[in-house]
Amino acid sequence: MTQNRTHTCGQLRMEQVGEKVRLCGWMENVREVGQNFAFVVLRDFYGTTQIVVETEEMMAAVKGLNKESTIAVEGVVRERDSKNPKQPTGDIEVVPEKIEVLGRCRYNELPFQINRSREADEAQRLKYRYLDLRNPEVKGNIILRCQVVAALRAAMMEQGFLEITTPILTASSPEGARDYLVPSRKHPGKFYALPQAPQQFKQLLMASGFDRYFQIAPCFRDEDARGDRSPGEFYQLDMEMAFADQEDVFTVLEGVLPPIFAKYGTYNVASDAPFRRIPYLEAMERYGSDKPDLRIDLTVQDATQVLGGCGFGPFEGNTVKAVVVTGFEGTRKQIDKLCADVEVQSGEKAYWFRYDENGEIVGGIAKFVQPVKDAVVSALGLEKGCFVGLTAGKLLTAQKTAGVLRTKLGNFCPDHMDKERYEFCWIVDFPMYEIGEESGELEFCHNPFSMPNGGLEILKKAAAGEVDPLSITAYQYDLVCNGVELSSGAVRNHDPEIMIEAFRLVRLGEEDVKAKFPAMYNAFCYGAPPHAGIAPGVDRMVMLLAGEESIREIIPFPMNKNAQDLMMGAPSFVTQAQLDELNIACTKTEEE
RNA sequence: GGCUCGGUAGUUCAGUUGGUUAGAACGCCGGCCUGUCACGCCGGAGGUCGAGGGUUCAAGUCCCUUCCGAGUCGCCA
Repeated sequence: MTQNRTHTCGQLRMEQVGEKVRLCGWMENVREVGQNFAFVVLRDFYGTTQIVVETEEMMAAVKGLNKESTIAVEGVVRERDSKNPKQPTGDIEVVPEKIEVLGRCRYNELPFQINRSREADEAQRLKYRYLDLRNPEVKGNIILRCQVVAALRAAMMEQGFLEITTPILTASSPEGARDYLVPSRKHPGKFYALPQAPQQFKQLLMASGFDRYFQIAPCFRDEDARGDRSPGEFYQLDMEMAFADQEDVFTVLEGVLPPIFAKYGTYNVASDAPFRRIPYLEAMERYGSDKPDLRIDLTVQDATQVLGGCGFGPFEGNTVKAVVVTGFEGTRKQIDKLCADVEVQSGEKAYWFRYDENGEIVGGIAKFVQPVKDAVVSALGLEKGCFVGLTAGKLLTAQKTAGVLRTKLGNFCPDHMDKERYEFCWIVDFPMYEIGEESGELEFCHNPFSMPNGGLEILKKAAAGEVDPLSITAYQYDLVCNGVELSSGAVRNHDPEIMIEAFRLVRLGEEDVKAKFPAMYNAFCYGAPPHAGIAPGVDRMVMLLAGEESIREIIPFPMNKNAQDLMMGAPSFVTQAQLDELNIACTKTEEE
């Protein structure tokens, strides 16, 4: 018995008419249109081909079979009487002489219809992911992912980067997210951790003299999921380069990403290099976000001076931010919906008024704005017929809420957002330190590996009280595309002396640095090159390119929001014997 | 962990002020149909209304508790 195919289901054209062929695939549909007369749609990875059943014998072979069974069909290619221009194989059909069942589908009702699986309940889709993936649309995203990963690899190699794999079982790291721990059988009480990122390994590779490293790197973090953040595990295009600074890293990605986005994206327009550079503080002030969607032409203005004291309660003593939209044509109902959406997403209220065609302040909080009308019109540069959205709170709250409002307004007004493109920007000059919300003390803002702008000197001044540590920025940057944070990176701190000084400001000493990052600290003591890198999220890039709202659509076997694999049943209880061998005492067991 | 929305047939959903036997579409089963391609037509089966408790003459509908899912905030490079 052979399953060998002569052709795939997407292959046959008029040129093959008259040839004897053998096709294999899934029986997607059977359209019976008469006595012993039916059309069978045969589907494989490559496409579908119509099989026309015309004899009692062939009809008998088909009728007892459930859809989605796999079969092999041997027959002759024939030109169709009525062609279907919508299908690549629509000019031909195969007249079967033999139909062989390869894998019977035992169920006549599936958890969902294959070609409509995207409409089905997501938990069902995840549980039966192997059926969901039969849907060509669903499969298409996985194919796209392969193509994008291959293109990224090729482009990085082209730029002289070497792909080097780093350990999956490694040591727990004290910084950042929660680790996934793996018990060690040979060392009772000790644990490996899955890497949150290959951060330290790639910096060690720099110290070893590998000039340009990259890796499509699996990363593991035990944190809660989001629509654009898969729980547990994800992939990064991790890269690092020696004797390089911020601009060198920018140049590499500005060369690598736009062609791939333009080629594989839903939209075929991507920003040209160089991408805009926006300092963090400016991004927060103008866009109310450190990941602004630059497809939207609206900006956030400050209205504290002119409206802070207008008598409207929520503005009293607060920062007030405004987003002015010219040519606004929303209805009252749409405005209310918009404000409600802002509140859901930000947890803060948005307010509004309009400066109408007659030059009157109307709607929303107009009553409070009316008395200071002239000042408001001039301060915000209002034109007749515009809408003004407002937010209030402490500076950061007002900014962030205004950022959400800006995005909602942009998405609402086609005039203010050109959706069909990819707009990249770099957010630069992130603060090195911040006051921790819980501790109330100075902490690292992002990670402790970044080089401070000003180096050793600025840190020493801060330690001496001559400079506010909060004013120190780091060579730390984010890559943002269409409002999605794709990546963050930094020029690393490769100098042990500067490292110690940077840690000293957050009340940690030399011994702490050595204890927390022993390998890296020691390696840097043997002569390390200045180096910089970045790690764009592969999943998020593919998500943007596919135009999907959910990260799960571009992952072959995704977990649900609660980090469960519904198909495999992970996580799961294990046997007592396994636990014993690992010296793990578990208080919860399957019985409970 | 907080907040918002949701859970009704295999699937996606509707279900009015609490009121007769809980509906539709798709799917499934049976019949008809020789050019369909989301085939069409006729008929049929299929329901613990997430679970538990309560109010009521009467609950899918109202109240309480709880489980599950999605989004969002916290968290997260």
